[in-house]
Amino acid sequence: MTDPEPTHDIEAVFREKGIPFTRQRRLIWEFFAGADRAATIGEAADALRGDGVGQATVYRAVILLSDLGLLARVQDRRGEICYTAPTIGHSHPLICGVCRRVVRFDGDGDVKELEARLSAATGFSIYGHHLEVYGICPDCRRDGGAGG
Amino acid sequence: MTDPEPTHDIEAVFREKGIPFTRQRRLIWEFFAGADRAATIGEAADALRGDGVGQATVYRAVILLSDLGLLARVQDRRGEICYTAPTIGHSHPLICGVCRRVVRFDGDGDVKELEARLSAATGFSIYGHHLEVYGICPDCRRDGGAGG
DNA sequence: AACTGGCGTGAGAACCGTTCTCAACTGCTG
DNA sequence: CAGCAGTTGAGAACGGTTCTCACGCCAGTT
Repeated sequence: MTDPEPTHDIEAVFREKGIPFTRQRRLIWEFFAGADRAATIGEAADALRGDGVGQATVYRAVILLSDLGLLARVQDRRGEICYTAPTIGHSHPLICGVCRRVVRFDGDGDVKELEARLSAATGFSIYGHHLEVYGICPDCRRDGGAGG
Repeated sequence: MTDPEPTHDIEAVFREKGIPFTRQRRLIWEFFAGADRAATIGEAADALRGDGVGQATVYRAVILLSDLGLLARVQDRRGEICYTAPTIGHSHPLICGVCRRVVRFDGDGDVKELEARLSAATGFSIYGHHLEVYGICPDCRRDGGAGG
């Protein structure tokens, strides 16, 4: 939608795996990558209906993109499941609970150390983690915080 | 199911708020508190059907308990939504992705510092976070790790 | 250029988890 | 015991997700 740059990397990921990067998949990816906030699958389907992208296709593509690590699942304040495109590499979302704007940050240094301690203490072999931080962004705070 | 002790604290929480701690709510609470692993609402409903607890009641009670901070929502490896009773105070779950056993830990020191940095950097007013760590517990590793 | 096979897609039905509705019930208070 | 407010259970309704299957697109072949 806005920035065509990241799309090229994505195409390479698909090509590497031998998965076709179809028109629909491109549109779906661009919807999430071009948004500055997390969006639900329903929102993506609504937005792309006019482009001739079916609902089932959106579901399938989101699963595919998630599997490839190209979309991350997050929750808004009401617990609704949304998706957002991570920047390259591992990062965590700071989500505005009101407007769902997402700012990504790298908090892995903090978590890796914690994971090592946990692994030693519990004997679990740790394979991942999920960290989201919730806040209200400056814009929403200015607007009263309760607005959409 | 196992430890009757924590139930007393819960009753106090309900009484403080003037919310009736009914037989059904007690059973539902005991189901989650007595389990050493996270369970879905459906599992709770199945388990308590024989005790004459309706499905709708389980849903309502889980929402109530979550609102009171007495149940925490987590996800297993397949992304399924489960609930688990936190220990007193704020803690985070280390979840076995295979059997859903939950070990709770206090990782707030690590996160609080991160939150302060984020707040300063982004201008967000931070109201919460969600941290889950995923691993395979020693038992499941011994059993092959892929089972369950 | 036409044919063929394989995969992705779209429409709509099916499925299933969650919520809603409403009458019956329970536990209080007087 | 009567009256009241809040809770509950059964089943219907709802809505999001998945499934089914015929169709279309593309690449490779003739």
